[in-house]
Amino acid sequence: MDANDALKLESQFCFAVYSAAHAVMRAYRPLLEALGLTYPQYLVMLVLWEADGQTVGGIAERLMLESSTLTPLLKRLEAMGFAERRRNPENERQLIVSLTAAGWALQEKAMAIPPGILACSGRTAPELTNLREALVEVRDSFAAARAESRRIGEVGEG
Amino acid sequence: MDANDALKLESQFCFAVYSAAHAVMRAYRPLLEALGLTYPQYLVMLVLWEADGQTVGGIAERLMLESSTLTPLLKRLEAMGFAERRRNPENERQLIVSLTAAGWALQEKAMAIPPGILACSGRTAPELTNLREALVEVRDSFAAARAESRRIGEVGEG
DNA sequence: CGATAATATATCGTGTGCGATTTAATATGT
DNA sequence: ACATATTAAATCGCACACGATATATTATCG
Repeated sequence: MDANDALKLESQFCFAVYSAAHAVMRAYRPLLEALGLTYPQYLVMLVLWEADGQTVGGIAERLMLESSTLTPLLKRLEAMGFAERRRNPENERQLIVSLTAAGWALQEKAMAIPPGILACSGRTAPELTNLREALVEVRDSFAAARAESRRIGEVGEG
Repeated sequence: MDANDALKLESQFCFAVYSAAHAVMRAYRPLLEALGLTYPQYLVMLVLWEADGQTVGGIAERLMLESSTLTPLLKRLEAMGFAERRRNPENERQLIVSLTAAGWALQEKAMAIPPGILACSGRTAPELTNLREALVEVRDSFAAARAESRRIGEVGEG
């Protein structure tokens, strides 16, 4: 990579990730319309279908999102009747998010989504698996670099 | 991939892309603070540094974004003094976006960003190039599938 | 030439996302 | 026990991001 080309859009790994994320979310939109969910809402449902009754912090860690993102999103899921939010009696700081019957019923419909997405990708499942594993490694490097720089105190409250 | 596992978060390619995009943007934030730009604003600057004086539509196509996203963003770049917006005299429907002297001056500072990002990635440049190329191919498959389904008229104004 | 279609951008409403801060509850240290 | 620190969510302000629609301009067709 020539230093002169480093600022070229097409040479940038990060733009590839950024634009791929948008392309993927646009592919989900028509499929998720049948469930009445947005993509981030669908991700929360995936997390809850795997393990119901998690705290906001647990969901946030799993999805790598902040409470400031999840709080309004979870309120919408509750308003739609797919989830319930109640304080943990053991620890009143925590909020336990649980699926309703309607939330569980949605899982059936969601079964149709992964095959639809696979079709849009134009790739085989093993190809996507390989790419996913490589991507997760780089993602975790970025996350670790950020955590380290925050630990050192380059940013933050000090 | 077992059908039972298709709805598992960790098995999903799309969540890897989604979460990687967030991790990447979080890595840019401290670096871009020195320039006073957000990541999407930085992308627009990259496009204009490569070719100044593009239309909104041209920038949108390059970044795969909608005019409804770019219009307010470009107004902010103009308000910050990095870009100018003027109608094309040849075609008054079009808006030409041009860099100011301050916008060009920013390119110098931006030179420090790609090396900083490379360091956060924990990968070599060739490794990122390989991953980028694979990712762009999948992204374009998703985009093509969407364009095709819209052409057929599965969605849209019909 | 004039009605109609197509094009380019802007506007509006909704839903993420995040950093910074606030509020409330629990843990810790003396 | 009680002041202090830590933790967990929520709130606030700002900036994307998109679909749907509106507006203005240009192109097209009869």
